[in-house]
Amino acid sequence: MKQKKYVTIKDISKAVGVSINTVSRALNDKPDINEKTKEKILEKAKELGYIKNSFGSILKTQRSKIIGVIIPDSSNPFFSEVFKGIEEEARKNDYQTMIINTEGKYSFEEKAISTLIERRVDGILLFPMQNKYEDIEKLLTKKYPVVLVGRGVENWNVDEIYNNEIKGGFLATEHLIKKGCKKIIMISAEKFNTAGKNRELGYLKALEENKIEYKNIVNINKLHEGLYFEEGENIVQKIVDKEKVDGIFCYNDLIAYGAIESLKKKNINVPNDVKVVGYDDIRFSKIFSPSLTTIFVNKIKMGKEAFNMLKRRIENIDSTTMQITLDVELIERKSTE
Amino acid sequence: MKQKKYVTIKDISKAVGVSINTVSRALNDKPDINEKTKEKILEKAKELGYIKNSFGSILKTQRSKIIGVIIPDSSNPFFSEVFKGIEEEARKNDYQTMIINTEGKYSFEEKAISTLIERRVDGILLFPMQNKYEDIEKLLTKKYPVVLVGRGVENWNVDEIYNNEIKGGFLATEHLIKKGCKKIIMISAEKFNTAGKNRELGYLKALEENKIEYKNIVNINKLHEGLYFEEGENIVQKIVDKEKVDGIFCYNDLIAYGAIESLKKKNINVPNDVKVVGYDDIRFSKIFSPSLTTIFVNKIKMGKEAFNMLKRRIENIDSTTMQITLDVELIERKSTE
DNA sequence: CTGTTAGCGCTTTCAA
DNA sequence: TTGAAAGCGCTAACAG
Repeated sequence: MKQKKYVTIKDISKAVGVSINTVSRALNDKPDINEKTKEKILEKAKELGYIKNSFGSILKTQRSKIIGVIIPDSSNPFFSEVFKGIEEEARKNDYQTMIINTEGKYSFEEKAISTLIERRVDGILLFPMQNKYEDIEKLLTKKYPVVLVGRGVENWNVDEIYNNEIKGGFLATEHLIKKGCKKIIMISAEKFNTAGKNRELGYLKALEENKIEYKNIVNINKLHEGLYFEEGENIVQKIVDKEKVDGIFCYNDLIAYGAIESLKKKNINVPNDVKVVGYDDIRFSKIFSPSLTTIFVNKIKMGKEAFNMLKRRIENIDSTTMQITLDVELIERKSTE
Repeated sequence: MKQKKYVTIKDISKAVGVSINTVSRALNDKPDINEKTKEKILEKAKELGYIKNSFGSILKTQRSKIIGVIIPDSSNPFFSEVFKGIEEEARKNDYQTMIINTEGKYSFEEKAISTLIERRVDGILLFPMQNKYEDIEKLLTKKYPVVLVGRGVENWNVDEIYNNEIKGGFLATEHLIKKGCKKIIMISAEKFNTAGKNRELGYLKALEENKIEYKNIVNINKLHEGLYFEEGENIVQKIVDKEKVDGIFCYNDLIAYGAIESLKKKNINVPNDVKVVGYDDIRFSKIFSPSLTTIFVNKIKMGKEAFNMLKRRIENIDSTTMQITLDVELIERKSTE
């Protein structure tokens, strides 16, 4: 026995003895229909176990009610929480999500876009790579609904949502200064990453306002997603011997974990000898030991807002673009006590 | 200006001056076609910026090349890693995934299934809830391709993939015994969870083989996904004062973190006073402090295998069902040193 | 090697 | 209030 064939509206129409579009009207709750026939149809539909084939209607209506999500690494806790927000809000709005991991590779991002267009998703939420973005440019010239999440592209007329990175960088650095740090280094993202760049600006601003001369930004250079921890560990291992730093501000919490791990191995005490601040406030930072001072970013909200921006764009492709900046907050914990 | 309309094979056929199915043949790399015309068509397609509309072909071929993934909480590190394995393997095989979170609620699981069928996914990977499973039963009687992941249903004729839970429970408990523990409690999953039940069997078996009388299994009773940590904390807080335990085996790493947190608050030293073992070996367990002894489960592999099982089932709905058991391994770390 | 035709399941005119 | 018919974009069977 093979998988049972699906019941179609045609089957229902035959069974009830009406035309297929009467069935369609009943099923879609349209006004122009007799209550009695409608009831009969609905009943029969249930009896036969009818489940609508969305592809039929998609083909006709040209709306798939699917959005694509292109993300570097869905197992990274930051992304996975943002995604959760996206999925939750999408589900509420009867959209489904199709997620594709890029592993941080541009070629995967490019491929993901064309795959999703082939699937005729109504729009795309993209966490861009940023070392290249011709693919995004192409999307925009075709007027494809797209929202960039997390990292912006300068001077583009596109919907974007990100956190107040400058403020985040500033808060983190200022906090370290207040705690008495004099030599603060920052372990930032890859050079091309605008989120990283803005956090750097915040870092520099805080130093300047507090008249601290020493500044030192080290950019990570990871080859793959999922190696933040290792990068943090490596960089700190190399740098701490040369420079007698007393504060470290990290691009994200995972890097901070690595940094702290490295300090532990060298028997440098956190927070007594060196204080460390992370960024993102992922779930584990409060149970990390020492618990990590970090910049709180509302990841669930970010996901939800991102979805809603995309929905708005889908519904009106010509509405003016908007850039949403979410507020951030300093969370003080033991790593800077 | 509205979003540009998509180019169709009809447009290409007009532009080149051939019939639409010649175009189709060229695009699909079919044999019966002249090389030259094919070239011309491909060229024109590129020039016009043609991107196939998969819905057209899906409607025709009745194969969506989409699989559904129903998961309790995609932001839980265990699930998010398994999902990563799924997505990776799916992508390799030109499948896309549609993920739906159930938040551990049966009604959401039910809804997810019907949503996915409406989307005519070719099959479903389901991480079942298990307090109820009429929904799954229905899927099976309809011969819908489905693979249960992580948790089994007893005595059903269905594809399943899970870890060797009995062995895991045994290894964890045996390890604690070897380390000198005499009073070992187990914090297990909800009562209906078969994975939990099997880990309990392993726990009991190890106790018995080592002639240890004391046994104590506490089942968690969490209301929502994402509260494992808090549950672990609560349970240990309540129990440790009454019972002088010296070993704790937890259903998963998150519970173990909570347990350890609770012990820390009571100034009970891990591992000196109480030794703790987790389960799953999520990413953070090696950087947790103290680093967590746990049962390693190959999550990426689990995801990949799960996908391949489903693919096999999709391609041959009548092949005999299989149950795959993945091996597990004890990872010794500081929490039991 | 290529074109004609039918049809996947649905929605949407338009007419009755 | 209902039905007939067309068509969304694609593939496949068949004929030429």
